[in-house]
Amino acid sequence: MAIKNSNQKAELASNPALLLDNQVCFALYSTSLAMTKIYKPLLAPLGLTYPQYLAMLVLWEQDGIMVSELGERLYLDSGTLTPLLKRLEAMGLIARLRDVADERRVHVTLTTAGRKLKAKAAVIPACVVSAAGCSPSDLELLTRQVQALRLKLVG
Amino acid sequence: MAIKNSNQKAELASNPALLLDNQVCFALYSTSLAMTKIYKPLLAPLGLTYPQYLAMLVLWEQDGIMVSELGERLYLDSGTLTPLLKRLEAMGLIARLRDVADERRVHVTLTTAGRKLKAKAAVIPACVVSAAGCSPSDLELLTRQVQALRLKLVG
DNA sequence: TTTTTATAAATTGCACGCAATTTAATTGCG
DNA sequence: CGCAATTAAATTGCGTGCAATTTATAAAAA
Repeated sequence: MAIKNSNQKAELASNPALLLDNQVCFALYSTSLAMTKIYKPLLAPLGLTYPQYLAMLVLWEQDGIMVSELGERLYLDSGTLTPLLKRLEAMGLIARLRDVADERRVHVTLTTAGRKLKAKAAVIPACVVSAAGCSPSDLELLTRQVQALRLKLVG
Repeated sequence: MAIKNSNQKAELASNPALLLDNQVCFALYSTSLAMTKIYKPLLAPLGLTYPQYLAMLVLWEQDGIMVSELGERLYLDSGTLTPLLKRLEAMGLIARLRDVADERRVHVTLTTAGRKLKAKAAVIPACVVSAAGCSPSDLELLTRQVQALRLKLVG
């Protein structure tokens, strides 16, 4: 057992890059999942999942955009968005309307209920900052750094 | 249209915290997904998905651990891990063995093929660092910062 | 104009994540 | 010992993500 342990440690030292805790990607992955868990009780009163909330955030910024534009903002494709938007539609928060000039396109528009939901969502960001337990400026700096990494990855 | 735009902008200015690009969580979420896409072609030769690769990373560090320990390392529960481990077992990379002293527990052990796969994985971290397009020290700093955030969220 | 090509969204199929429940085994308490 | 309480995995069900394909429409080329 002592021998086995020392062998394992020697092996690790030979390639620290393969250690779980040295990987940016796992840090991002596990922290993103942890964040989603923070959001769950905050979003429950609104009846939204986290990806649904993201779609609503975009629509609160830009109502009436097409599915493809929404996908560009969220880095998601129609395979993910179509069923998600159908659920938001079933909840009465959005409408999906074919473009009259080009029937391949679908415009996503907020309903009155969808627009009203923004007020209930307004408190959420502050709750998240509080849960993160660090200063807003530190958080913003981290946000920009992570966005910069994303930019390098997606081009 | 001009009026509608200016209304929208006034509304945004009133609550910048709800803007998608001001949210740490979306930065983490979208960057984590982008990272997974970088891994996909790198992991394809090994026949692994990204979460399966994470499980293998842990096992290459600590062979023979229980499902619950693996879950603690990866922040995942048995609902996620059980089917994932069954797939790794079906691929012949691991074995799942009930503890003789406590039959509720399941030990996850690498097969010879599972142990050999580590050599093929050894090149992956360098490829990812290269794709991230920034210095290893910057990347490590970011990793530590994101880990610190995770600690505040789960810890 | 007809055919081909391109595009937008939807569909299909698979692998996660995770809440909630179930199953099976162990521990603790009287 | 007997039985409730606890624990570890597994199971079930739902909502993503995403590759690959399909459908429907529009644009371009012959």
